[in-house]
Amino acid sequence: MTDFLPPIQTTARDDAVLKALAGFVRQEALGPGEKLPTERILAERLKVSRNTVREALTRWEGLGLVERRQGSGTYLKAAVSPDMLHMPLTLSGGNDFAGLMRTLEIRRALEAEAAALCAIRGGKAEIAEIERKLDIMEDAFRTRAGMSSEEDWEFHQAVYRASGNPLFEQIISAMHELFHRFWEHPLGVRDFGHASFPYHRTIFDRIAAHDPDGARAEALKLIATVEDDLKRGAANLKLSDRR
Amino acid sequence: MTDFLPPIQTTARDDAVLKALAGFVRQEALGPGEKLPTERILAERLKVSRNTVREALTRWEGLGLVERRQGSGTYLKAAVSPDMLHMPLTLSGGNDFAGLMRTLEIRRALEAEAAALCAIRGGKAEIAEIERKLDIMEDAFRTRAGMSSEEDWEFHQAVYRASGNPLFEQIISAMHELFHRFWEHPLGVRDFGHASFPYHRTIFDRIAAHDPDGARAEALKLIATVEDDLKRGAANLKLSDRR
DNA sequence: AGTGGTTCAATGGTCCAACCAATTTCTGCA
DNA sequence: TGCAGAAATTGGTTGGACCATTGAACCACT
Repeated sequence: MTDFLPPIQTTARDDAVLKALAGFVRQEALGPGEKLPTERILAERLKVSRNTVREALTRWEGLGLVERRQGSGTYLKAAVSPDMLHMPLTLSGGNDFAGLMRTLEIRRALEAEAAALCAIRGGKAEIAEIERKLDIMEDAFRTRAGMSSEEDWEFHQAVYRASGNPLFEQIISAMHELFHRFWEHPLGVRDFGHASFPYHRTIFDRIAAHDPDGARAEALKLIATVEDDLKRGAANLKLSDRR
Repeated sequence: MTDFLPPIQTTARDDAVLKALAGFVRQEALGPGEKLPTERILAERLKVSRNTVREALTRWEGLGLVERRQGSGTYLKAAVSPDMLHMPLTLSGGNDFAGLMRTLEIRRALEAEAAALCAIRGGKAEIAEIERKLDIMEDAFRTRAGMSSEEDWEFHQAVYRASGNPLFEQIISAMHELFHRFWEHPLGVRDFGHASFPYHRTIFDRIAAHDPDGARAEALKLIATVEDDLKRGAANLKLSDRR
């Protein structure tokens, strides 16, 4: 039975508002950080109520596309285009060990693939940029005795960018934020990330040699060390805090 | 219905509303498909305006946690718990060929990892479920001469579920939607997906044998055939439609 | 019993007109 | 000129109203 009858669509005010707004952003070539019209103006221009405008903007805010600052205005936080795919991921119980391990499984898959693609497609400029970040990171690691998480992250981002596929950076960035929320609840492992340090250079070497399989293997080793650190942290946590 | 729902305190109203609602859902042990209190009741119990309740629910709706049906009510679409983490991803630009190829690169990484994890962790029940979906799909393929995309998709979903990590299903589902948007613009390849057919059973065989590396390898072969189909479709498209 | 139409209450969707709170901008005094 | 305070701007919240859709109850007719 293939009687295909899609549901009819009668009203979709706020969706229409978002569509119009996306068109406006495109028209005015607005980029991240720029301010978009006030709610009152939008309501008047689009001939809808300010409430409707608010519902639409609330959706964009929930998607992280926009930031509202009371008394100031509403600002773009990311590039928006009329053809966007929204992918709201929900991780239940994300504050626990199992949740972190699940994100790490995703990251393992993506990190390895990104490194391999990078080895295949990385041009001279991209590889030079990665090496620059690597040098910065190694320097920070030495001078600050291991606390180089920010520089570490920048190195990885450079790899994702050089993969030629922006989706890698987008997805892994979201997971990175997740990790940071966890760090606020610091788990007793003081030297977290130490073990992963040497693999950054080995990954870079394989990328620079345009060796996809080697890059993938080194990336997997790096993730494995992070998993070990996480397991150690979980063991510590079990003995102390329970919130 | 016990009158749980204590009044709200101050500042960050809608966030507080969501927190209270999440607590309420847990208290009442509500699951997907169940109806939650009407906006007017929530507004009264939480001592906030109905508009504030609406903004909060709009956020949940945008995250796919809840579905609102005018004239009927608001219903849960997924399990919610007070400690949830959300990672809204917006992937820009996916309507063109290059965009599709980018999503396929992500899918290649995830599909392979999911198959491998499934081979490691899949229990008897999960594997039996996968086999059931596989039989249905093969049957549909034979009787309908290749048009088995729906059953095909259900097979893959069963694999993601058996991986023990719900993130695989969430991420790849979003990409699957993207593909469907593209199929609406059908590209001239009539036998799209034919080439991938045999690999479904080989993937299953490796999973059932608890052979992670074999499962990963077969999954990669499957994705490779899809990439080929897509390239052929792009070549066709270049000669005809340009939208 | 069942079919179709009508009524009616419940519910989400939209609108309006205020007011509050945070921020920015302007103004006038020292 | 410098800066503190007033005024305007802007998002956040409120309360009340009405519209559109839904679903259940009811009713008439076959």
